[in-house]
Amino acid sequence: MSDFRNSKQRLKIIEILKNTKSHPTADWIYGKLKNDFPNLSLGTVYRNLNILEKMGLIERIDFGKTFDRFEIKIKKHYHFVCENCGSIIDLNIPIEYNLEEIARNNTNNKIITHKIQFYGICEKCIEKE
Amino acid sequence: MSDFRNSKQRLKIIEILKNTKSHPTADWIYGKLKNDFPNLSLGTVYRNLNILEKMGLIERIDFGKTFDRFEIKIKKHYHFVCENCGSIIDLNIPIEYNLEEIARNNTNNKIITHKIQFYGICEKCIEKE
DNA sequence: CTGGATGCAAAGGGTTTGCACGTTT
DNA sequence: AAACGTGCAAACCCTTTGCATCCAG
Repeated sequence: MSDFRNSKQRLKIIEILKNTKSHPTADWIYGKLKNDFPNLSLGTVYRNLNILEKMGLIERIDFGKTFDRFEIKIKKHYHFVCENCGSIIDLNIPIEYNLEEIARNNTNNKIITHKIQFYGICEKCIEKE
Repeated sequence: MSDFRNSKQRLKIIEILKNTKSHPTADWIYGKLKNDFPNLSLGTVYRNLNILEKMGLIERIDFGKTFDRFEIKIKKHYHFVCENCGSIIDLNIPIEYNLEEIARNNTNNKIITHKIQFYGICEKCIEKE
């Protein structure tokens, strides 16, 4: 197993992810980083996102959309996905660990964790109508 | 809005999806169809899968994997995903509509539906260890 | 006959990767 | 010095699409 060094690019990616709620794509992060690293390549962003995921610092969100999105791993939470504009919003409701119990009683597969997504129309899109 | 005609290929795709629990990829379906339609093209499979989704007959499952998977839409249910082999298994536990109520009380976004995935190691992979 | 469906192949588009060079330790 | 990280560009790979032809209604 290789260990990781610090790189300015990587640290900046972490900083960006810590300071946004927007669950950005690799390309969006790339755009932000361009200011600090004019020669930055998209490949580096992707490589670092994969590394950060392996390090357990960030989480990949990849349901239902064309590109992956990323977020800093802080506290477990569920997501709301707007079916109109595609934006992803963190929800602040309690984690239902009892669901895992229910599932365990129903299957012989070993259940480790779970995710929930809620779908609908976000506040902003409702206003626009 | 356009309406759809019947095509032998499309009917066969439905039949295949009705008779498998495996949440197949487009390519897997393509392989199955090849027997009946030697000249079949992958593009046709993709086109039909998109049409069937629009018709509301099938559902696209696209969390966390490189290719999309599909299943016949029957009864709403949750999925279990094996983090080792990637297989997807239907779970037979009750749908927790009260979760949507809880979420509604927490956000101004309009919540229409929700999905849950459980992650872990499937029975088969446990046996292999 | 009309417009959707197909096959074929090329194009898309997000992500990964090989290579030579630059940096961290 | 050794090994990881970066930039660049090409390669990947799943999916979509244009076009001429076919076929269902």
